[in-house]
Amino acid sequence: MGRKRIRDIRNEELIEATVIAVHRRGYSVVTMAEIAREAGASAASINYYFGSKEGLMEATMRHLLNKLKQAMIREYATATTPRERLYAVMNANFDDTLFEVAQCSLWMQFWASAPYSQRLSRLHRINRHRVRSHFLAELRRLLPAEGVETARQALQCYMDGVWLQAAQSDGPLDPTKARLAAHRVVDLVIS
Amino acid sequence: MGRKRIRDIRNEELIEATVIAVHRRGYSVVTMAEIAREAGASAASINYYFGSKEGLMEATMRHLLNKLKQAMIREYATATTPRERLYAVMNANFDDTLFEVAQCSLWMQFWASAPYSQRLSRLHRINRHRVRSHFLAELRRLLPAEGVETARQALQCYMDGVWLQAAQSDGPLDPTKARLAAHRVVDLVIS
DNA sequence: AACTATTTTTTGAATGGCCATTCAAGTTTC
DNA sequence: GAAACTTGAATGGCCATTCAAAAAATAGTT
Repeated sequence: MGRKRIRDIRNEELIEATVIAVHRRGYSVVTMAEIAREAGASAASINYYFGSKEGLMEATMRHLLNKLKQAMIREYATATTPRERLYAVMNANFDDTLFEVAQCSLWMQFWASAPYSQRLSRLHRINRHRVRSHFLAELRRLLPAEGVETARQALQCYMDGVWLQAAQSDGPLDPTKARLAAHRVVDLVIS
Repeated sequence: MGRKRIRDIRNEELIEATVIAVHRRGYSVVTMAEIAREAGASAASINYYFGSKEGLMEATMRHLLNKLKQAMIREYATATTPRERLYAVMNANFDDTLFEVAQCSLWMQFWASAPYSQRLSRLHRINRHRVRSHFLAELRRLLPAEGVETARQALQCYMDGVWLQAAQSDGPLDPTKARLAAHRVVDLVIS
């Protein structure tokens, strides 16, 4: 128990450090030593906890995906109509806990390297599929069958595109504004 | 004259090889030796022509941006109305010469690493700005002032998002279909 | 055409540095 | 005292880049 707790604390610290270090230096060039320094630990201890650099990256990805899942649950709890549930998907993706430069940056780096890592691409596929299902379920209730796929693609691509741009931003992001803009896009698409 | 020609031929061969090799192995792990083998040359000769790995990557990026520029010119030549010019932007981005998996993949890798390289981020900024201007110019003629920015963001993010998804695809892409879908999104946004 | 000089191109091998991972030996926690 | 945790230093491999020397193309000369 006490033992478990220490492990969890370290895990979280190291993952936080990974987000920061990868954002600062780039996924492809960041070193274990840099991440370790950011966390106030040693490179060796990261391997003790995560087995390898790839293991750390996978854990970090899981951490972000989990945040997204939590946000989804929160948002869906109060959404009742199809339109509200579309808003909910957007709200979750642009949640205050997720929509910040360092995390968007990391997300994009993962995207870029997912095709070259079994472990990452699996996570990536699962997540994409879940978002897709959510969109489809609501859109089917709002649009004629032949318009559903176009609308879904428009929304999902928009979402991805916003993350992509956010990752390039040099100032801090405004999640509230992002959510509002996303609502307007939803309205546009289902009007 | 003759001298120039050889250099250009090599440049093109090496850039083609770079696209293929980076797509196959990933930007962060591909080695000079792999690119060289793909081109039937040696790693040393790449340095002879491009100075460094980063130089090669920049040249490859320039090559893609140039393709995009050519496509834009081609498409704009026949577009007369604002709506047609919006179509033209989309057509250029999803042109047959550009919209294929290996190139989308490369594009995304550049996106991800642009923030960490002066030379790449400069190219990236210029390109993004150009696309932005094109969209704005046409949208201002079609929409009330307060709707322009939302529409522009929706279109530009959509475009980025499609590229992003295309890069993950395992089958070949269908540029014609992509252009049609993009037209529908344009229609949706300016309706 | 033939031959040479000059420039351009190509490459194998060496260089030097970097970095993930391992490990043995400590330190802390229970 | 045992198990969990931590780390400095060593290991081993990899890779971009350089360099010197060869090969190929080109120009110049007769």
